[in-house]
Amino acid sequence: MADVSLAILLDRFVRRMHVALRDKSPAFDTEGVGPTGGMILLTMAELGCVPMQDVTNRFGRDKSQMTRAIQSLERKGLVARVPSQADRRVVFVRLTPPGEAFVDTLRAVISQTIDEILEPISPEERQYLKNVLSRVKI
Amino acid sequence: MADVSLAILLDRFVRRMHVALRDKSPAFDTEGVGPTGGMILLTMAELGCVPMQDVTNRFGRDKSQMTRAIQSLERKGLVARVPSQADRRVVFVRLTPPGEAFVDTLRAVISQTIDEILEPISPEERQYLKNVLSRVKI
DNA sequence: CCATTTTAGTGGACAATGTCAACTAACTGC
DNA sequence: GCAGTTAGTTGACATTGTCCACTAAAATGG
Repeated sequence: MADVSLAILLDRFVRRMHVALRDKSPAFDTEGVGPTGGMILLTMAELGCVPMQDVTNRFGRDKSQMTRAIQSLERKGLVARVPSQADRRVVFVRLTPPGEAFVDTLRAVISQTIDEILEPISPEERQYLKNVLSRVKI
Repeated sequence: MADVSLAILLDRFVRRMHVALRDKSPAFDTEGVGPTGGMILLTMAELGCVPMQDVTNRFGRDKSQMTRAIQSLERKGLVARVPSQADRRVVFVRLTPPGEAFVDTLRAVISQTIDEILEPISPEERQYLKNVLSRVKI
């Protein structure tokens, strides 16, 4: 039987990230995308130009939430919506150049924050951590 | 520089936990404590009878949120508030016997859920995961 | 002592996020 | 065609998070 403390540890880790990034946000979140917007932008950078549903699935949130988040990011000029020719129900979404630039700074800030939090963890262990988590069921 | 994908992986993991537990909640959350209430109860079980602030710090949320969450759990009879004699600003909180019982079932459900999600991860790796995360900065 | 500052907890107001259900338009299979 | 399904949108609402002001009590420091 798995140990429940893992859930608490993960919650605390994510929470620490959240707080640390919020504290730093005035310095980098010039567009006011917030935590959710930031995670969506990162996810989109991973996926490239894909149907909205792919982003929704990867992100693991409700599709209605995604609709509104994308609309907000579109108003900020960070993402673009491209209707699919093949299936006119589908809307592809992709980062705009400003969106790409924003993701770059976001990556830098998050990397630094992770470094701070993982300071007691050796590089080998970090790699191990990443490998293990990436094998978790989708 | 740390890899940003770790943040995404952790977010997905926690999200998966959240969704899985929500799906199962009708079967076990007889008191309607919700995800936050559940995490607080688990945290309290870890800490024992401690000042509210200790729970707040460990949980990493705003103290006002904790006040209201504890009040809700108290109304459900799962926790008790004990004013400190030594410092009358301080309120100790602890699980009641029903609270302990609830935590037991909660632990069982979460353990099983973690097992499901971590199915591709070997027991040794899980232990390793726990060890690494427990060394992360407070 | 006594005034000042700090701390623990509470409460109000509001913002952000999450959830659910209904709806439109468009595709799929028969 | 027609029934069923799917992608996305929208509305309404619940939960959670944030900020600030406030009370009471404790610590601080002349």
